[in-house]
Amino acid sequence: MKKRRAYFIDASYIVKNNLTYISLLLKGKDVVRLYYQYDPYFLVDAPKDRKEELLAIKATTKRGHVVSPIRVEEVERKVEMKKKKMLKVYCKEPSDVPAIKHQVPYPCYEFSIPFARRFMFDMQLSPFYVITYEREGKLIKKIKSVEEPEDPPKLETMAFDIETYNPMGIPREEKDPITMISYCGKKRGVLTFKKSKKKFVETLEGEKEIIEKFNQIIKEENPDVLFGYNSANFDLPYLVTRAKKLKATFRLGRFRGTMRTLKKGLINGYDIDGRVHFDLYPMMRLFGFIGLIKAQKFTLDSVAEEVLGKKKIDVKKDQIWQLWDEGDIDKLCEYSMVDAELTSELGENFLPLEMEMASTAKMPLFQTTLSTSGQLVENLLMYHAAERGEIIPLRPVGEAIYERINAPIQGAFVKLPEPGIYENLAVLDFRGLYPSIIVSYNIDPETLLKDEESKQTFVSPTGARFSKKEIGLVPRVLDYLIDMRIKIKKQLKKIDKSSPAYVKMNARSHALKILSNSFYGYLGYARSRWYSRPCAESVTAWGRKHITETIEKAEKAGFQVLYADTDSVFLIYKNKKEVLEFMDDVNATLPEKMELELEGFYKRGVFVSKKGKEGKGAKKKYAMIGEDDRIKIRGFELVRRDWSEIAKETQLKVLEAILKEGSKEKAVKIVRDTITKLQEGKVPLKKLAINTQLNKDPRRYELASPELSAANKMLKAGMPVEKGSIISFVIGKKGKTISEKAEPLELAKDYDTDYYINNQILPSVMKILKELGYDEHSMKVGGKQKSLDSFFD
DNA sequence: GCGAGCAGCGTACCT
DNA sequence: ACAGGTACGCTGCTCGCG
Repeated sequence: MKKRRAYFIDASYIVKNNLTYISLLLKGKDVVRLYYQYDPYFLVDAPKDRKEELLAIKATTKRGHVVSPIRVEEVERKVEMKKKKMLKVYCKEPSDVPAIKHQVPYPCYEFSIPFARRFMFDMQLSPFYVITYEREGKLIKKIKSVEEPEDPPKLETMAFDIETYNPMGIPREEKDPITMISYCGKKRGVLTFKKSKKKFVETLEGEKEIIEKFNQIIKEENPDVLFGYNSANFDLPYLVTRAKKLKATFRLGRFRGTMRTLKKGLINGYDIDGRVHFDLYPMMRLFGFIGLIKAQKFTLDSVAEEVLGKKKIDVKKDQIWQLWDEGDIDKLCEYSMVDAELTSELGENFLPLEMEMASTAKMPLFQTTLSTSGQLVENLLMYHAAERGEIIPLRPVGEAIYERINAPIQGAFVKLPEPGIYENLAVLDFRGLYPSIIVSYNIDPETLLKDEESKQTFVSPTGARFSKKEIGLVPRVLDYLIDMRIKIKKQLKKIDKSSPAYVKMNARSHALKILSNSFYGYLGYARSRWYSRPCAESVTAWGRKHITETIEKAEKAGFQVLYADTDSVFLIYKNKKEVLEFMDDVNATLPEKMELELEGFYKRGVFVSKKGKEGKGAKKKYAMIGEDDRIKIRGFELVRRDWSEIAKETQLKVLEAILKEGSKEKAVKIVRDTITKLQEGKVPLKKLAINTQLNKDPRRYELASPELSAANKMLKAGMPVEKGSIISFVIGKKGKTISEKAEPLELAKDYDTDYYINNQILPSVMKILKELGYDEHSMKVGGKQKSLDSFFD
């Protein structure tokens, strides 16, 4: 039989003729789907003389079938670092596993691992690895080897987007047709059924024809990856419904044509057989959540602007159907084309990172695009637990989760800064503090000593003891990730920044960083399989110990320590050499894997008072200017999306005037000019919009708030608002309370000048100007109405 | 009845 | 639906005053 080689892309399973097959998506010269017979199983903690009893179990599955195990074997696994014999119970189908497990009167393990993932763990198979196999027809007879390739496969991509006719605001699947489909891959174009002069437009007979043509283009171009933006929730279901109604052929899948929705945690996915459907939207939300990207909103427009620096063509939602009716088809086509192009560019931008995330976390690409960082860490730990022959811990259920949530773990130390303007600052920080602590002190639920005596231990500041004898799973995996990243960063320095190799390696380094930084959170995550309160507490306790000791040492060495947060210290220095010497001194006392690094020297920095607490510094809020004149700003209103652009812009200009030029006169003039503009009504509403996310269903709030009031006005006007929506609102003239005055940006007609002066501009700039000697008192002259005139008198 | 003061809710940030 | 620490706007209540 001929040996063949191909890249592994994804795995799922099917049941046929009473047997379970792993279905592998492989990319060699062609892309193929092949099958490999593999039986599902779970583990039972029972002695081997229970085999017959287990084999005799009869269980009823969800679909009403009566099923039994097909065989039981004795296997060895490690529990708490000790070997243990267990029984491995094989079943005919993955869906038999939960049913049979339910009838087993002994402790069970590994019964809720997705079966395709189970197979990958057992084979130590990772996405984009090269798999060598022998096949007969579509059946893999034998898997010869599984190896990491030099380079990942080149994946062909295509992005798409649809436009719909929407005279009622939100398009109605049953009534409103798809007017355009745009695509952008090797070829790009727009399919529609009205005439356009644009060269990239193809005009067809009608809606049915454009859907079928799109289907045909996918077949011909045959992309591996299909990018969309919110395509799992909107474009694909819409296309499917319209196709059904029009009896159009629409089967984007590669082999069986199938497409299906799936839910992974809270995220909706849309699976396309044989391809990787990559919806950028949920990924952008996740990246926003972990702070990887910053965007005012998570619309394609806003994210494209933030990430690519490019904007969509300016067409409002309610203009789309008008352009279509009025016949400005060229503009609409252009708009649609740009949507697909931006989606494509965004996709190409994030695909290397996502591929590296997938291969680092050992999770298929499609699943990775729908995973939280916690799920990635969990997957990686399960993969390595399987490698080490360790039992995968159970997932917590029911009350246990809430007990964990209700007992939070003490976190980091933050030093109270003295407000003021400072010169010559040095910032030092611990590189990957928590990961390096976990590795240095071998922090793992299994190395944590319960009662037994041992001299070879690390004792945490909480009193918890961790064995030095064997390296635990968590520190072992983490150490591997950190080491790998160090090696890659060394190589990166040698490569040309514009080369494809650089992009790939940089993505890998980034993926390793994201994953390493998620381990501590995962240890303290209530739904984690590896949750350990003593471990998580020890990590933060060691963190606090190291940072407070560093502060004390710095003070002893004669530095003024201005501020510290978690893993960083801000020193005021007289000469740089002393800073570097101090750093070396600290490093000499640290464990090998820990390191204090120089983050940078800063010429000048501003720390402000906490609101209403004169003299008490605000934590997590500062601005500094580096020696390269780059300004670093943290925590100020100007980095928050729930402040208006006009206030943020003014605050930035004030900070620049102070940090760059040291000119308070200029700062004051900036504020004066802005206020004049506001009073003259010259500021466009867009600059006055405040963005706030609704983290609950709009009906579930008990208290009134401006964003909720604006959201309700949107609902009334037929605009979509749901849990997670980011509301843009302007404070208008109509109404008494601020909530009543809040109008959705789309509907706003005017603005409340006093609100923007007193509640947006003045508070955001005053806290900075105060550090320059302008005090609250001089502002309040003239009673409660703070006016700038009195302030500048 | 009214304004000041404050707790609590809610959001978004920092590391 | 990875963690905790923190700032702060707004609402809606209580309380003192008259």
